[in-house]
Amino acid sequence: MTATPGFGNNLVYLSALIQRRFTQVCADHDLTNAQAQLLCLVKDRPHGMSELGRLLGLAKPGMTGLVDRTERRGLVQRGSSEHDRRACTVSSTPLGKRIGDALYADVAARLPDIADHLPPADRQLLEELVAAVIATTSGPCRADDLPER
Amino acid sequence: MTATPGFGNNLVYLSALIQRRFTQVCADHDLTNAQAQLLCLVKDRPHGMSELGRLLGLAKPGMTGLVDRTERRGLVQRGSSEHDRRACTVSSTPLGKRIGDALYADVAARLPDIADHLPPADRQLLEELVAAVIATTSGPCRADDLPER
DNA sequence: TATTGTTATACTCTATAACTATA
DNA sequence: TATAGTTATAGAGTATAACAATA
Repeated sequence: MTATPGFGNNLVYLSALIQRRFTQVCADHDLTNAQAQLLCLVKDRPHGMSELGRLLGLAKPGMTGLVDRTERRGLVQRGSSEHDRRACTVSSTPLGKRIGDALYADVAARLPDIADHLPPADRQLLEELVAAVIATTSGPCRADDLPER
Repeated sequence: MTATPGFGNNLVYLSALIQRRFTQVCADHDLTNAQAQLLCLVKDRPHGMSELGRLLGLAKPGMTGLVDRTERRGLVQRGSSEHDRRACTVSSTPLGKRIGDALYADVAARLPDIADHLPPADRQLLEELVAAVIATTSGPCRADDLPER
């Protein structure tokens, strides 16, 4: 039971606000949301395709397409795995690393805008609570892995 | 300046969590995210196309396509405006109203899951802060309307 | 046999440009 | 001329099914 009426729907609304702001920041770096999130994941170290699919909530064909498009733009590259010749890793190119770092910094600078109208104390609380929700929630995963109703 | 390091990127991460949970709830009602949001807007009263585009952050051709697809499924219908023969209104069909109401209730019931791991007092605070952010933020709008960097 | 990733296919979503009809 | 909405076109994202190569 939730005390605040409409909390669930408020979350969806809040998510739309964040998403729209994020899309705008991505566009300023000439990135789509999906390519931006991929880049942020691989900019510091390579990841396997399956791992990325799990983190991004994408099935295998979705990952293939996303990496295809991002690789075509010269931002990431596929490499072969050490121990499994079926697998491949995705890492950032120098250009991708630069753009990924710039995007990450810009997100940190501009996304907090959405809480600008809160009093400082409330905003501080919100920052802590958001961090707590993220910390206590198992990371993004396939929709299939989330609990049923 | 933000006190909590990574607040901006935490917001993007939180948004992804919410979005994924919402997509799952929509899918259980056989709706896409965009169709679900359209339905929730028109289920109680008709809206004009331009107004919907502004609320959903969609340009005119995007609205035409979304309403086309949703109308094809029998969930909404176009009507003609009283005073302007260029304009049209979008309202829900009885089926669309039923599905929209059910979706809305299900979102209210299931989205709060993401805060389940918070202590009750923190969760209550989060509910209030989310409501405050939404209340103080001008509603969803075209990305063009958001402040530049 | 099971798993990794790709290909094929289809549909939704979103953007821009050009257009029609009305104001 | 300006506005409401549509059509045309294109690319991105996401899903399922079938497949190839490797484990």
